[in-house]
Amino acid sequence: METKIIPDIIVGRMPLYLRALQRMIEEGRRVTSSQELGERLGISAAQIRKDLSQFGEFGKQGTGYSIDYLAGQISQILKVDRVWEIIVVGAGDIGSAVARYQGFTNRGFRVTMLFDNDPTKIGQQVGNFTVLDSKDLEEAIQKAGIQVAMIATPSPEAQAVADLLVKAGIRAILNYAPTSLNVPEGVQLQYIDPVVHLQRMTYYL
Amino acid sequence: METKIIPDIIVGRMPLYLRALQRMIEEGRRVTSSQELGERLGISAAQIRKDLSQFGEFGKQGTGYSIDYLAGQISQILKVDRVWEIIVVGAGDIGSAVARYQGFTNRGFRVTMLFDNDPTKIGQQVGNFTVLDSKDLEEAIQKAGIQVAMIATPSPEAQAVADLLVKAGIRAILNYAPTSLNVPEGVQLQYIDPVVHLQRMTYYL
DNA sequence: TAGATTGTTAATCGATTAACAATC
DNA sequence: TAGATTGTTAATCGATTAACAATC
Repeated sequence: METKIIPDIIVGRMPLYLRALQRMIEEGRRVTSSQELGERLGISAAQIRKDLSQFGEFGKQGTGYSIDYLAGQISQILKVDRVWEIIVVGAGDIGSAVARYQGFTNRGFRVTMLFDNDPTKIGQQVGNFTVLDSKDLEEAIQKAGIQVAMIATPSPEAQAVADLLVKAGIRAILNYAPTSLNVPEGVQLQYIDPVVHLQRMTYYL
Repeated sequence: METKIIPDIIVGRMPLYLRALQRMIEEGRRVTSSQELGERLGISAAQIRKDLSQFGEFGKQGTGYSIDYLAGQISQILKVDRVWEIIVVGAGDIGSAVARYQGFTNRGFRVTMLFDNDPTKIGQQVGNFTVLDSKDLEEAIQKAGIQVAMIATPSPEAQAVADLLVKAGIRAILNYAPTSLNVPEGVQLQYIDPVVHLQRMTYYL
């Protein structure tokens, strides 16, 4: 029953707060302040307090935030207090690396299947995965009730794959293909294209 | 001699415009409009015109933009009308995938060296690269005059690697380790962390 | 010419920051 | 209590949108 609408730009910062807090937990820390978090992240303390206050009152005047507690609260807010199963489409270099990536553990995600449409790849072993045939994508998604997918195909195929994923019931797509996609309202879409980041930096060199 | 300061948020959209234009070139298109670009990218036409007008007048009333010409202009603006050599630090799954990635070609970048500090990896072949010893990082960067680097090490090592890179003269870092880094003023820093994108989406599920 | 689309201005909208009372 | 830090309000700042004259 989402009543208050939180600006997307704030939602987008919450994972950064969570990541910093989890780092602090690893370091054995117990409490932090908006100021310290801000320094680590390069964000103003006022903004962090304002962002967090959108979701509740998590701190104590005079002492700051319990790291464990705040991390737990943000995990709930972002719905990563559970494990989302992900499928990966495209078993090339990127798809294979993503499928093997250890960094999803404990952050709310687990890759469960890896697909490709290349007959020479289907059946091959990639880490713990046997590459599955893309033609079985829809059935597999529906059978397992998967909601999150990553696209790691060549650009020209990405839109068709996205269409298929949406049709199969996928509700969130992370696209590694360097191309813009169109998905229906209500389907979440995010992009990872290293060149976009690199070009943004070379402007300043 | 940069005189007018362009908001960073606008600089950040320019690579997206360039990517869409290069896609149109592949499709054999010759001209486009702010409206068409906007539809592809999910950005308003007014914003695209406003963004582009920060850098010059690239269009023609009544007809729109020559795709070739505009792509060329944006390439110059972003300084990707040349090829930047990149080094990759960390030859695990991500670093290896990034080093082999074909998508840098024609977009202004080329990976030239791949480093690791793990003796079992040093000397191994990864695609066209022989994994080099991280202890030679500084010398190699300076000798080749490299300015752009990617970090693909485990999180705990990332800050130390960043410090070393900066010391060696690197001016732009793309960090794949899921941790915030601190670099001196004037050194460009961007992040890629798939989990941040995924968590931003699960909020809405 | 008529239609289309730019570049730009002014208006609107939204995000960030500064400041401080509340309170641990 | 004194010091520290939150959550929140009001002020500032910046980004987006709407509208349109200019002009191809």
